[in-house]
Amino acid sequence: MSEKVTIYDIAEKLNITAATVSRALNNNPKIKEATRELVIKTAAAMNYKQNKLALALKSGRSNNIGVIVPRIDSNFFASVIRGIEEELYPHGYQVIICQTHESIKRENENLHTLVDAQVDGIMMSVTGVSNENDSAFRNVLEKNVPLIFFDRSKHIDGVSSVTINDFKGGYLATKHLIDEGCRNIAHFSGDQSLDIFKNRFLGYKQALLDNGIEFKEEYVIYTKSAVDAGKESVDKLLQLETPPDALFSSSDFAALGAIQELKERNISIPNEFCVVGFSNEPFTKFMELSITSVDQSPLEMGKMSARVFLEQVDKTDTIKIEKKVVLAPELHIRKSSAKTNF
Amino acid sequence: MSEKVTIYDIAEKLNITAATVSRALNNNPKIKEATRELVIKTAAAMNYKQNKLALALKSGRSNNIGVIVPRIDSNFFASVIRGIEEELYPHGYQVIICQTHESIKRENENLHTLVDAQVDGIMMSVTGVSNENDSAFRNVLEKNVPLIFFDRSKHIDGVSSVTINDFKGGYLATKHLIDEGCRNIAHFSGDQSLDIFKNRFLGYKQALLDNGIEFKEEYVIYTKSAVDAGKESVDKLLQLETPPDALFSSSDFAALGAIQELKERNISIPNEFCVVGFSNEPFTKFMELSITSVDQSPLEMGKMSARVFLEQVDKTDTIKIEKKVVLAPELHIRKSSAKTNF
DNA sequence: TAAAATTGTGTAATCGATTACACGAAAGTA
DNA sequence: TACTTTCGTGTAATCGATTACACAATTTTA
Repeated sequence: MSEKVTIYDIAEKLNITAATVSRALNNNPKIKEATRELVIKTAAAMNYKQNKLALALKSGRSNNIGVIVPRIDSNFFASVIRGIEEELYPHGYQVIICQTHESIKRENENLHTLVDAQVDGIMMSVTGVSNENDSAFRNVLEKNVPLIFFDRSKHIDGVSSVTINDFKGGYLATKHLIDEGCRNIAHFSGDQSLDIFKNRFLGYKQALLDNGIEFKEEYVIYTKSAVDAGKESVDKLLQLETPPDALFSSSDFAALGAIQELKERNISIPNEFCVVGFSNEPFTKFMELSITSVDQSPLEMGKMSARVFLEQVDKTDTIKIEKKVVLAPELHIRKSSAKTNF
Repeated sequence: MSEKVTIYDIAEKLNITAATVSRALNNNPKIKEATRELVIKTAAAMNYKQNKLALALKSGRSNNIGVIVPRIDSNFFASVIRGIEEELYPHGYQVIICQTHESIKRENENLHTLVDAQVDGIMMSVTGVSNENDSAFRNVLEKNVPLIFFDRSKHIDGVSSVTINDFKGGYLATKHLIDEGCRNIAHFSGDQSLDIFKNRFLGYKQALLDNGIEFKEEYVIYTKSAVDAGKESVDKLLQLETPPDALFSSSDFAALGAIQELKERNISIPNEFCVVGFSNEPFTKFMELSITSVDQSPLEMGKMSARVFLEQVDKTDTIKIEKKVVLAPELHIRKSSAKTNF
């Protein structure tokens, strides 16, 4: 059992004080070169390790940052976290993970827990935007903990965010379907109180407008991001008087469900019906009938969030920089929508 | 800006000492009921929050646990982490994520960093098993930090692990292929210095033996867990004098690569060639030609690891319990290998 | 009624590191 | 020689909470 070695132990051994040891180890220029070398050598010999908790208490900085996501086992969020971790690793920050499971109560708990644990910053993708109970967010801001939203963000003054241009993503996807000759294009949306779904929808609508295609309310269906939900929703669409000939889904999973259902009904994809998803989940590429999807560059999003945090954390508390980074979405055209080029 | 409230502030306001405040807040039975209530009420009114860093320094426990994985953006590891987080959440532990990117140097760094950060435990899936430089592991054990391996483990005395029965997984997969009528069964393996790959291989071999099928060295190929590697490896197999009619791959990704290559060569699956993968990645189920795979119940594995940790952390330091939990693998039979039942 | 036990709080050390301030010794300046 | 700097290190407070020990006040016991 190796007993823990402190600077006091080193001090005692060398007949000097802990203050000198501390200064020597921190390369304080006031320390004599000979003393510094001696201390450093002795510290190494005694296998000294700085107690990070003591340092954290003294400095008020824990060198931990918190990340809050709805769930970690989705490729998108896992990739963002990967990006954050990789960017922050060289700076000595550790990444603490929290999941909300889409529960606002849980989100608030997580925010409080992270603030209480004195993390040096919080990066999150919000679960909901209900403005009723913002006290958890206010608490974060009052404590001056840098907060950065990625992907799903909230409108809060002074808070930075890293998102993609969802409007453009929706526009690109829809324009592509129009270019493929589709004229009755349906849309699976999500909770439109979240910007990401609202903007994808608006991009979809604008693309229709710009190309002289009438927008039809009944072509928009609010769907969960799940395979079964996609099946049910496409079912509804096919019962319409004029069933659509294409679908732009805000979720890859719902798009997959739609495709499965269409196949069961022997509707040929992409000839009779084109499908575009969103997120570029790995499986969209792997399918035999690969699925066209909008990529959100999650790795880059994570790295960018980390960089925004690093910029923010160095500044004095008084200066608040609000940075809104918007990444460009990229349409990956695959078999589910490419009538011609594939 | 809310200044931070400490127990000293509360004490001052009430004209008592910080010690009394601390005791009142901790429900120490020696405190008068009236005092306790007053303190608790005042603490709430002043918006007091316990400083976790001070507590951590005093107690030596950070309430953080570290998780080390090769990478986080694979469904398997992300699911394990999800399980760990969910199980530990009610106990107030936070989960710190580290990635090794399959680098032993990085693995050692992560171990040191976590120990220095005074995590209360470490759960990990090892990256390599080279015994040359075990100092990082010895450091963990010397500091009495509970260590738990999941999935990929190392043989270290006194260290618990949660794995699946990979031998049985390999056996089940191979037996299934035999039952489907395959007689020339190839195997994609990984780095056999890792138990998981060794045992899957041994299960494969035993199944052949038990069913009177000759084991052929040239049917075993060491392949990376990647789509391209799978393509290349199946290419090699097809050049053999007696090409195989089935494949048990230790990796779903390699299995997918193999399937893509076989299709390009117009080899019909499962009629002419059956394929079984390992890990039950989401895409195996989503494919039109769904892929048979061995499930490792990662969520359960994570939860179980967390439970083993919780058992361990309560015990006194002197008693070391070594617990080896082995979960049962489950074969999910799908189109890539089911000649009959599908 | 005196001694003993109990109750409730205060005092002060502790966890380990950092750092403002003080101060003696050495060096530089006039 | 006397005075000012500079250098290097020690002293002690600090970060915020916990807790062994001490002790006065109160209650119980004989």
